[in-house]
Amino acid sequence: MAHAKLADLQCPIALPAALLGERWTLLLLRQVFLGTRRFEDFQHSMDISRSVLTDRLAELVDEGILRRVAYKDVRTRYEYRLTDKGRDLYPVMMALRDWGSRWMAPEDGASFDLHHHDCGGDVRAKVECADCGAELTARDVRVTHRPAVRLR
Amino acid sequence: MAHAKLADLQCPIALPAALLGERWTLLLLRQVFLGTRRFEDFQHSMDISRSVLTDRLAELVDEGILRRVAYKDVRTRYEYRLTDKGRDLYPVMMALRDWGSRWMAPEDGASFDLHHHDCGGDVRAKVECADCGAELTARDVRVTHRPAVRLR
DNA sequence: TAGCTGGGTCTGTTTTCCGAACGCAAGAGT
DNA sequence: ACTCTTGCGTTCGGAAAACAGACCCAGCTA
Repeated sequence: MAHAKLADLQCPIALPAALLGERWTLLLLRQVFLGTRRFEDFQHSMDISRSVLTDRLAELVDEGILRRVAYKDVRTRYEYRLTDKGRDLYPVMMALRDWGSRWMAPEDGASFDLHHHDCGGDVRAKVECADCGAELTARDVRVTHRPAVRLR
Repeated sequence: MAHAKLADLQCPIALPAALLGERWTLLLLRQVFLGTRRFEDFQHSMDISRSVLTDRLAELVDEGILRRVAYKDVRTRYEYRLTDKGRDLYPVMMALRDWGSRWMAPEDGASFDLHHHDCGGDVRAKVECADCGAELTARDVRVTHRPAVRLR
């Protein structure tokens, strides 16, 4: 994983944060969500070094976020596709995109648009209350710590 | 920023991904959202090296995500607080948390609960259509590339 | 038979991260 | 008057990643 034990913290934010907070991992996932699947394509679209790419792909595979699927080119090769677990990262990517558009909009305006397939509407990430449905910000939320069940 | 030019890609996902995808940055933000504000507290709660912590804090400050606010202890010190831009990362953190709870739940059950301050309901991140309000997954979304306005 | 292709691996160099030690300024304790 | 403590850094040499680029392999195609 990394030099240190980023993820010793048993916490549902810290665990994914340690995984996704590795250099290239988020970028790699962005590519995946945009449809990239093959080694060569990742390498060109991101200009990442081959050895690191090999590493990151392997990591995502054994985290169960990507899976290798055989395909036949000239001989058998593998492509990398999202598992359910991986696909479920969609809200994270969308939240990232919303924030990026609002606060770090690329200077040259290059981007892509996302629309609801059915109605054509814009796509956005939001935080809401599962009960009353209200849209929430950090200020509307109360945090309660739930102590660990001692295991060791 | 990093060895390479992760963020050459002018893209509203790639830009934030390059920033947040640095070691410790996401963890640091998690702490901030949980209320940590001071150097010493970050250092202990995350077990990060002091030099890297200094770095990351400075980076977040000049990205405009955190700001230094003076306080008086024994002499004047600074704490690190979220700006509006920073606070607006809340959906990203919540999306991360949702995913973490679902797919990487800590073994010992340690965690924290989040509830809507007003009604006590659970908090969740979701992706929806801004027009029709439907909840969306990657499959419901169409991607359209919008080419760059040539600048150079 | 030589060359191309996709997907890696290997190697030596550059960056970054690390822990530990040090600096420093103003109280507080003695 | 002195040492101690606190909070927040900075500075070091060594360890771990990331880097670019060369190399490899197998089966096709020219």
